[in-house]
Amino acid sequence: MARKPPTKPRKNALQERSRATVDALVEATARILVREGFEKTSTNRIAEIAGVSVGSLYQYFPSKEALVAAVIERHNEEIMGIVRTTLTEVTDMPIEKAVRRLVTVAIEAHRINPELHRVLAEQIPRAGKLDVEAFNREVHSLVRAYFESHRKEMRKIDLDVAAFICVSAIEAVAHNMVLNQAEMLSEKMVRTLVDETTRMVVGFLR
Amino acid sequence: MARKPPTKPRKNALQERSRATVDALVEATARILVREGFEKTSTNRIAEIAGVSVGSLYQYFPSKEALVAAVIERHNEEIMGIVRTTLTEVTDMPIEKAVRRLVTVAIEAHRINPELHRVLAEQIPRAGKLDVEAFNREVHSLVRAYFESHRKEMRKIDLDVAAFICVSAIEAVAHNMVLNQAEMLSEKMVRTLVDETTRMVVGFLR
DNA sequence: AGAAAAAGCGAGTGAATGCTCGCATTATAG
DNA sequence: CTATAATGCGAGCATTCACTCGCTTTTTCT
Repeated sequence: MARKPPTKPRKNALQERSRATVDALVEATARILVREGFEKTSTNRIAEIAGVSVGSLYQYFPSKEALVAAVIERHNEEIMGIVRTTLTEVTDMPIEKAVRRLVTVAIEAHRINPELHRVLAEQIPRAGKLDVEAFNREVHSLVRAYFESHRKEMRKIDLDVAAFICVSAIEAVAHNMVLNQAEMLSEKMVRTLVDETTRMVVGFLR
Repeated sequence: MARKPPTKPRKNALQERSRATVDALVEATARILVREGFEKTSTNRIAEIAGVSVGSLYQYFPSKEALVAAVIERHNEEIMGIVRTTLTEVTDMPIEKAVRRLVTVAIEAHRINPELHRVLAEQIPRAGKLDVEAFNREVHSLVRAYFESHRKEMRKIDLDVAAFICVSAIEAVAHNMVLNQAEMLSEKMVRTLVDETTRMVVGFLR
């Protein structure tokens, strides 16, 4: 039984114990990012918090960036899941209902882990650039697809332009709302903003 | 003539030559930020590019952050100048005209130095947080003031909410447009986006 | 001209940190 | 039970980098 040579220097390979290690590392990274910020997030500290040694860390993640990227991907995936689901549920709803739902969901998504979201948005240098672009592209195309099948309810307008403007606007409102909690936060305020944003977008599309 | 003791260890004091040094340092910082990114921007490198020694650098800037903050402030000031001017010019225009002008200006402002803007938006960790907040607050209050004096043209709506949503939306469209140049860039496209964004915002306010 | 202050210099220091490497421990297979 | 692979360890290496300090050069003032 020709055993493969002991070639297994890096990365993958999960046999139960290691899976837990990987999880602990990603979780620890997220926690430190939130609690201490990107600058103070060192690999040694991540390993320490994860209850794992630096050596083990580097067995699964080739670099510090890889860890941060994993955190970003996890967070993006969480949000994309919600967005995908919502856009499916909404397929047969009229524009008004659908937009209201989307605005609500956008805010909910931003509220999943506001602290992490803030750190990822404000403090992370380059990493995950590709992820973010892919993310945007997918949202854009999902929204565009919805528009396509609801053209009758809409005025004549280029669907890409419409999707671009709507996604930008909704995302920005949700984003700024969550990040400027200081002055905004009551339930009533949230409802008002959902109403008004919906009104703006719907008015724009009709 | 009791000369002050040689106390002048740090910071200010400009006598022509030093002003040039300070300028060169800020300029070099901006250039390196754009060309190499935040990670690779070191004080030694900044001094080198500015044609100045590290020692001199620290005579005027107490830290690396101070330099980056200076770059941010310079850039923000440039944009705020435009925004302030525009909002003054626009005071007596009807909503439609005024919004169109503001959208146009928002895009122009983002186009002043797109690369720098991108780096500041995407790669800078904490710095200038205060600046950015002050910036937002000022824009918000200027727009709100405009709304106040044009209430008659508008439907009944909380002016803070209106300002928040409009500013977020316009800024987001301009920002995303400039940063996703890849697929967007023709003059015609820009005009379309200005038209549509204007339409959305005006429709929302009436 | 001379003195003093301002500006400038840049090798060097100390601390932080990403990552490696040789070895120890645990799981799996025959 | 024993050999082999998989996983885990953590002291320490190498590097980077913000920042200091003692000194020189330039400018200003009288």
